[in-house]
Amino acid sequence: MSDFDDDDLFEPIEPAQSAPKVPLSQRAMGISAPRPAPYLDGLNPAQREAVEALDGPVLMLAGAGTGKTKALTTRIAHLLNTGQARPNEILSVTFTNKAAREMKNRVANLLGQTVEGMPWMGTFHSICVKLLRRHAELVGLKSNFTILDTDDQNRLLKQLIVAANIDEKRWPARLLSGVIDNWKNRAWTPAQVPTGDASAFNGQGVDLYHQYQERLKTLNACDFGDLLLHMVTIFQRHDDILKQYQTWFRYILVDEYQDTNVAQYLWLRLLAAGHKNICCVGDDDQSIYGWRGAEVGNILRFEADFPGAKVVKLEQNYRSTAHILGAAAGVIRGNEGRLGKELWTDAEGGDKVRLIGHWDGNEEARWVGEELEAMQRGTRGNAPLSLDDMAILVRASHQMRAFEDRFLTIGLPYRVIGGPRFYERLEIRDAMAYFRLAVSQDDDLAFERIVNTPRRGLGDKAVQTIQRLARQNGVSLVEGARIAVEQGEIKGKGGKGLADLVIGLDRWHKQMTEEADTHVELAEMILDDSGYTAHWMNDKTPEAPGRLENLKELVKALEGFENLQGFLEHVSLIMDNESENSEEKVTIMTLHAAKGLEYPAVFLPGWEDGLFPSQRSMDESGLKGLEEERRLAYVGITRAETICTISFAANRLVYGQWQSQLPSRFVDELPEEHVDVLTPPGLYGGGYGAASGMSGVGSKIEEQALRADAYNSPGWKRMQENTGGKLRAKSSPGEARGLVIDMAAVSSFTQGNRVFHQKFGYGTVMGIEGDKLDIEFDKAGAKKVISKFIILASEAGDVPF
DNA sequence: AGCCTCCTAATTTTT
DNA sequence: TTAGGAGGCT
Repeated sequence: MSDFDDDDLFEPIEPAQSAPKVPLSQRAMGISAPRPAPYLDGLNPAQREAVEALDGPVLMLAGAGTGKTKALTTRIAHLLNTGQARPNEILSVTFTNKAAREMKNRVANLLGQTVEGMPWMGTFHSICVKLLRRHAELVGLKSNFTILDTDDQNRLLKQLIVAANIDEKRWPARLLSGVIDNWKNRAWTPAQVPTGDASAFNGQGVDLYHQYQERLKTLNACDFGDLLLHMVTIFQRHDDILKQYQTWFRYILVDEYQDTNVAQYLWLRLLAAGHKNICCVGDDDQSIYGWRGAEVGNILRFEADFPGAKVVKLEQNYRSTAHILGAAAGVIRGNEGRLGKELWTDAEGGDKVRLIGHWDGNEEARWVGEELEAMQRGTRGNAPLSLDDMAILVRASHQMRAFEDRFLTIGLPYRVIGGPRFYERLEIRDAMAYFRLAVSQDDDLAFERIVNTPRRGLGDKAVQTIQRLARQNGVSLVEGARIAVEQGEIKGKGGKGLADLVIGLDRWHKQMTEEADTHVELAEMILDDSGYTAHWMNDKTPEAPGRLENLKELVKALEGFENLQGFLEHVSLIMDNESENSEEKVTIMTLHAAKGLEYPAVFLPGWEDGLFPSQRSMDESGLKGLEEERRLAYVGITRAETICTISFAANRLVYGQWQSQLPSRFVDELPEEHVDVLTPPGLYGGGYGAASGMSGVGSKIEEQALRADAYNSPGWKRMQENTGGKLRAKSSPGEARGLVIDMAAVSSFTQGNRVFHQKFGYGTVMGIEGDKLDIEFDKAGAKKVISKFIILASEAGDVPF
């Protein structure tokens, strides 16, 4: 059993030092101690209204960049400072850990002290875990249940699908997990799935859902959706428990309310039903997660749910220029059923949103690269910007590639946000499975995962034997394995390997309970003794060193926790991996990932119908889908502080086919008075033609400026450095750009050459295609790089083979 | 167990 | 086009 004796979380804790000591009688009369509230001074009237309306339902409609977090955190500070609530009586929910962390920090700043005593500030999921551990038995779980990640979930579902004799090719597990997730998002238990939905997944969806939930119970596990669903179920069935929490959570605050799904909505509504002290903050115009169950309806319906609710609109924007706001407003105006907000700003001046069409996606990437460098130098009419201040926001991650390729070519540092999370990586999951088994030998999923990782000669047959023995004896797989070893059921190499594994598992478990070593040492030992570390050290693929690195990081992360259990409990919910790198970099990410962020300069490429708005979204969800796409456009534009650049291409490579594209309908929704149409520099004789419907007249001055800039750009300089200055003499500013490319052909390489690249380090030339080289880099793996950015390793001091 | 070939699908993603 | 998974073959 793990440590969840947090009953103290509900004990009245000593109010913060600065909190008032007002006798209850006076409090009941509405008298509170007059106390300074300097934090209120920095608020605008709307924010202040939202902050001071402490009691009763409040809907804070906070547009992008209107100081939402400030209002929310100040409200919490105010609740504490006025003595309306103790820190542990405030339930404040966010979606991400990042948001929760930021909120904690900011409240602490406002109050001038750390907020240790705010145990109920966190994500929906983390709060639900805490609650569910206290009441697990009510839904057939033990309080030390494990939380499955998507991978475990899919493996489990796959077993069920195979067992049900369903063709898993036509009906893959991932599809089923999507269906079940959707049901859980709607707070439907298997019994509650309406008949209309029951036909899902070849007519066997509900049945499999049933089986899945049963299986989870046996495994003493639940998935992410269950955390919410179980709590809603418990609240609905056990009035006494609900009452208890309704009393304890005297004030409820919700961030990003437009992103809540039905389960979260019900959860909140149940908890708020008594006192109705609920403050929801959100922006219907930024609802972009409908596809994963978010219901914009929740925010649109707030006033109906909570009659007499106070609605406060935060519309003064502190982030963007008037033109950017105007452009965003023009686009979002196309949506119906909005609560209606219009952002405004005090700020004067500012550039219009820049719009440009390109010949194709590569040209677009090339142009963006040059713009980034120009802005870095400050030759776009602005003070020089750091690369950290610039971001490229794309609709779909495959768009990133063109930019990455281009930036690698010109040596422009970039970072990609998104991609696989740290704890989703193969090696991290494997390591975690070992840790899970050390904690509990009942964890069958963990056992299945690592039984033959590293290879122990245990194939499908061996695993089936173990499973059979476990089932026959009604025990866990680890026990089944033990029996298999004792009875000598598995012969040869596999038998030996399994015996070692079982012995190891026992030893680790014993050592963990005896706490002879620290948990960090134990973890290291587990990874070494199991042969897992060796497994990657022997692996010669280019990824192996990185994986070992990650394992080290994992062990390091352990240091921050009391013990292995504590770590495992948290890691399933937390652990965003932001390995901070000090180097200046442009950020590339999806529009979804950009929500909540802001950058002085933002690029929004790929505004083409079908890509953005996404065809699929429109096909699947029709007008609803299109409106969500439009909100995405709105989110994108409002990320920009001073420079917002929208672009599209006339041709794009889609699944290896060149397709001609039409500009996004959102382009035409941009109000003309807020847009500056740029003409692409004619360097490639490109330029966007009649198809765009745009006037195509551009400024000659701009064009010339671009040309001249190209030779002062950091990329150009870097390139010269990379080529050891060889090209410097021949290429001077003002010469035709084509020459640069010709120059590249001058450098010659042969297969097998040891070479050096500024970003990728040392490598070996594997092949040559025109001016591009196939290089197997020692650290970075295989890449295609234009030869002019490569120098022979001997010149750089590396010892050739 | 490991390698090879064929097939299919291809947005967005937190917890 | 390409990546990843499944199934088959050695």
